[in-house]
Amino acid sequence: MLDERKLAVLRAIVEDYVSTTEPVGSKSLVDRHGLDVSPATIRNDMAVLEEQGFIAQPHTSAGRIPTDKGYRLFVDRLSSIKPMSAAERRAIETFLAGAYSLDDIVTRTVRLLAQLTRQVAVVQYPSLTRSAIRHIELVSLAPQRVLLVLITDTGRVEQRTIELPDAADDESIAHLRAVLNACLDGRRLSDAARRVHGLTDRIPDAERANANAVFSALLDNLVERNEERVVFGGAKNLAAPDFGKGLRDVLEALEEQVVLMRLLGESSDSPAITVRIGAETGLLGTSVVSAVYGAAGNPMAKLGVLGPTRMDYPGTMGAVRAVARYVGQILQEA
Amino acid sequence: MLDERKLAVLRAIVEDYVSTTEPVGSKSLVDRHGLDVSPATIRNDMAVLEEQGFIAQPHTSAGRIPTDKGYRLFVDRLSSIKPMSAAERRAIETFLAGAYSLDDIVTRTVRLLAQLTRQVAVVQYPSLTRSAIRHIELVSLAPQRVLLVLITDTGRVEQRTIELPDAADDESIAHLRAVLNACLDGRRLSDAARRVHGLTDRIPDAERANANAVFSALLDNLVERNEERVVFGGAKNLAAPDFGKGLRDVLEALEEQVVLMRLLGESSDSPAITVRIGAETGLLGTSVVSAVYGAAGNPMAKLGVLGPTRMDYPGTMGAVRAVARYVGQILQEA
DNA sequence: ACTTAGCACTCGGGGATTGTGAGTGCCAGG
DNA sequence: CCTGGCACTCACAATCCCCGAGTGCTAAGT
Repeated sequence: MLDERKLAVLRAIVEDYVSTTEPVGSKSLVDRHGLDVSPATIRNDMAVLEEQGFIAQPHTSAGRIPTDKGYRLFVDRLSSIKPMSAAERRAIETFLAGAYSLDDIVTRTVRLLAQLTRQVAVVQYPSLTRSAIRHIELVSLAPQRVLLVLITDTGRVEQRTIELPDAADDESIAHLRAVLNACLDGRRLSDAARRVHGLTDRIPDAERANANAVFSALLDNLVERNEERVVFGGAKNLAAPDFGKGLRDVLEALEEQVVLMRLLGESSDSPAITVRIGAETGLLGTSVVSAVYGAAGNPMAKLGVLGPTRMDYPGTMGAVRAVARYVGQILQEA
Repeated sequence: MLDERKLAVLRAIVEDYVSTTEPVGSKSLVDRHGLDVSPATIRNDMAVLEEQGFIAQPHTSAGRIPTDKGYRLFVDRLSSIKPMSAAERRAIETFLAGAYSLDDIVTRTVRLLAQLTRQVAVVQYPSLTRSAIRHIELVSLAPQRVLLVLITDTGRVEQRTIELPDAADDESIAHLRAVLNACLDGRRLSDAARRVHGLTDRIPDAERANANAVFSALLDNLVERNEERVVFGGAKNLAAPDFGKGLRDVLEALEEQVVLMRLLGESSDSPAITVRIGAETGLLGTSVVSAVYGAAGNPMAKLGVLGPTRMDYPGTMGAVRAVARYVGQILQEA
């Protein structure tokens, strides 16, 4: 029911609208693209497309603009991911290569992505669960307060101060540290979480209360808070006239970790690029292009880009894909 | 040359304009404030104030609005910091009390400040130089790569991966770690930086290249990157119609660490609240209210709030002062 | 010397009006 | 099924006009 030409028309409408920001009419369509038919023909096609809900007119007798459904079709069937140029790939590589800590990698990734796409970039910290514990450090800060530092083989460092129920001397802390490391070193985090429960036995009665405080904090970090951290950047790209009124909503969403997580995609652990358009994101007029990154067959987290529904999907998808790949590489090496 | 009443007029203009966002005229001025004179008199006063550059009219025959110079006078002489209510103080306290790591403290502070002032909050990480090293951890990630973790007594954790020139076995790393801790543990960072230089002697020739790599990375972290990190939040408050066009500039500034640092105030280590208005900030139509926070006599870093020139200075200053105090307390305890 | 009332003047902003042009839908003929 | 032609529809910009808040000035009052 949508023949070849109608699809071409839709594609043309999307492309034109994305680049001009203005409703596109039948005349300019035939002019700008090599369609060998008259405007009137196009108009008929457009009428059909509109009836099917792929395009709409902002007001009677203005040009058409794509609807969410139109963009959806465009992304799914009418366009392909635009690969990065060699120069861009090189730039990505060198920009990320200089990173010297996990924080740094994430920060750079956000900047890079924001710059490449000229939109808001969102990056989730790599999940801990798949990585292994390299070292656990316990440092006494005060008689009843210790700092727990968890180091993983992916170079991630988690820290947390813990209030102890009883005062603890250096010796008991050292002991606890030894027990923890002996038992958990090298374990995958998911393993480790299970093992912690059996650990209480090895602790002398007198120190058990303290130990339990540490254990529960550790578990908390191991299991709970892993995938929570999300970072964004490139907010300046919101200043473009897009969004307009929705801007407040977007800014609000950016500062809510939970919402950000949701935007990156609830499930869909498939390695492909995910595109959520308009209403699908829960944010009016906003689309999200996201991807999973991480070593092959070992997805770690997600990253993506957030922009107006009217965005350059092929280009954005290309950038997201490229960055996801390189970050995955870097993390694997590290 | 500016008698009592003219100052009162200026104060009234600032207050009215801040609350209404609209140019204020002579009539409404006498109405809303208990000025026992006629509008005509006020007009004369306003003419003088305008001549002196404290107020201006957006266009002929509209009300007056304060100029930067007017706000300046208002802040310096016509207003006093508005103390927080007991309820607010309690809220601040409980909100910050739950923090369990330095990162968490900073994050919470930013949120708190943004929420209290309904503006953009900016918080600089506590400076390292005054704190002491509690522990240095060196973890091997790969034959030629180690992770350096620096823990201070303020609970701050700095991490960094280092590429080694030569492969290093566990033993040599352990040795290096021992040397570092023996020599630097408990030292103030500024001390430590100096001591590192003398450390090379204690390292066997064979491992010297590796050791130097670690040393220079350590120095880097110790000296250089300390005061760089600045975090902001509350960007959603920019969505208010203020700023308008300047919004882009502001968003841009927020993402540039260097600029943020500058906004917080180049020098002025005085413990007082600093207010920079309009042009003084380098950002059109933007003011910054900042303060130093940290233990008594031991300033650690700065925090502040960024908002439109037309802001509630007394209230904002009160909030900034209160938050700075509490954060100082928390950090001292921790 | 300062304050006040009165008055003429200014000008931004809102509302109504109009013209224009891009764009449409439809129809009749190829 | 495509096309040219044609009447129709609106958003938007430009123009105009009016209103009223607000001003500055002057002359009179204290």
